[in-house]
Amino acid sequence: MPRKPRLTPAEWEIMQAIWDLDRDVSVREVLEHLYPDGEKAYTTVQTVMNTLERKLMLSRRKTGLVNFYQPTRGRDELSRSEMSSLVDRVFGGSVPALANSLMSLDDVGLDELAEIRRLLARRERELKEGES
Amino acid sequence: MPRKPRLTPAEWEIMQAIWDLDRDVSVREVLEHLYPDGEKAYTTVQTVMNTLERKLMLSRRKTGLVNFYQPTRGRDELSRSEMSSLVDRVFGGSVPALANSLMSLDDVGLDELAEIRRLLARRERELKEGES
DNA sequence: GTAGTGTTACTATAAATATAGTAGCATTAC
DNA sequence: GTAATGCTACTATATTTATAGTAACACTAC
Repeated sequence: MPRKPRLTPAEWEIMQAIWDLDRDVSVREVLEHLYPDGEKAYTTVQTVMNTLERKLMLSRRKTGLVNFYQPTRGRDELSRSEMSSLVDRVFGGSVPALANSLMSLDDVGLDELAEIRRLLARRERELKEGES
Repeated sequence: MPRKPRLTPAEWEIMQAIWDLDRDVSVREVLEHLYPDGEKAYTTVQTVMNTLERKLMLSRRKTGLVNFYQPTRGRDELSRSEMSSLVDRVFGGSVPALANSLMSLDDVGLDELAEIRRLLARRERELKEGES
């Protein structure tokens, strides 16, 4: 049973920081990367990171006095699972319906569409390869 | 200040049912449509629907004894706002990044990609029209 | 060797979520 | 006209989220 816990917005923010930093990090490092002007308290970040450990999104290793955390899953994996859940919850499981809604967002212009077209072509090639 | 409250999964489920039914509905109607085998209690549905009213997602009108609810926003509008929030939270605001992740979901095959290609072309035409 | 500084572990609290129970009225069915 | 039924309004409770405080301990600088 590999549980699939949902991450909250606060938790996502921390995970993003940790992936960005791309190394084992302490609470302090995440705090300074993310809230350099003290927007959140040290212990707030600490609590969230420990929650993430409980949810098995981070693992922890103590070196000297200090805990260093490292992600147990990649950004891609979690992003995809977040999206799956959106597809189900909001679009009745239809990926094209989501894509359509995505492309009709106000701030999506021709440039973004061109980029999507490129990615689409690439993905199509990939699938056709694999199928042969 | 048009607030933008997030909907919880339970709330989405109810909203979906109400859009599906596509008419003013009572608590009972939603309950029977969604949980014909009593998976949830009547009062649970009632509570969620009243929360949705508080969040201004539904409006209510009493006819005789019974409350009838009607959505104040369309499915498309809410879907888009849910997606915007995903783009920001998970993909750092990049729509193509989300699209890419979407298209690499395991259950997205060539058929879905073809459908997305169609929608993409349509959207491109729309934008080019408007721009001239 | 004591005063600060940084870190952890633990605790706290307000708000939101998910789920449901209860009391009290109308209406209906005799 | 009373018994059952159905609805609403209100209340309840356990869990999670978001945010942070406190106590205790090690290390560092004199």
